[in-house]
Amino acid sequence: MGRYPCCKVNNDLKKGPWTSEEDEKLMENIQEHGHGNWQLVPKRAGLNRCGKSCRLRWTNYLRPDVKRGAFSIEEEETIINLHSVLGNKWSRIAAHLPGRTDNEIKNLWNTRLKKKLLKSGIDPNWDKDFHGATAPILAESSRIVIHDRERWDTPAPSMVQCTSDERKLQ
DNA sequence: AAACTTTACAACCGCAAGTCT
DNA sequence: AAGACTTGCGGTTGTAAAGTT
Repeated sequence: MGRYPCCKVNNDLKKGPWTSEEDEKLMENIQEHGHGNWQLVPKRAGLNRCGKSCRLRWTNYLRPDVKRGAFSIEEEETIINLHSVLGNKWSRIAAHLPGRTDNEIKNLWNTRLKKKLLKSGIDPNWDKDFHGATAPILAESSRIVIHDRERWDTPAPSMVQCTSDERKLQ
């Protein structure tokens, strides 16, 4: 399988934060032509960026349906539950949260939710050790019914991580 | 007020899988 | 069938902003 070469091959391509002019060019171009082939997007838009960088900027920031701003408690609870079922499948978790991107959710998890769970006495890395066994515990604690039970096939071992009070999320 | 630390988030990198020729 | 190319994903990093000493 081939690797995605653009950034490596052409070292002249710009990296780092996007300027408002670049955003504008990318927005205008995609709204006019659609993205189609991402390799062509920067050329067409007159941007000195690789296609990968353009795609990321569009999907995580510029897309009109991206919801900006803080996550609600409900959204956080949904993420915690979905993560207990799906693990680090950020794109699949994002699919359940309209307007939220996988990158945003991943960031939220790594910076805040993980610590929140640890504080509550729950190991956020449960899936590495227990193959999904904590899913019902987490689901119970945040009061959200999860219909996607694909990871729950494994029978739960007898495992009590903490009391129900400790389990309550902040 | 300055220096240092922590937090939050945008963006990059490498890999794997899908598609095309 | 095989290799080249493209896309999407997840891990990680860089850094600005906020908080603390």
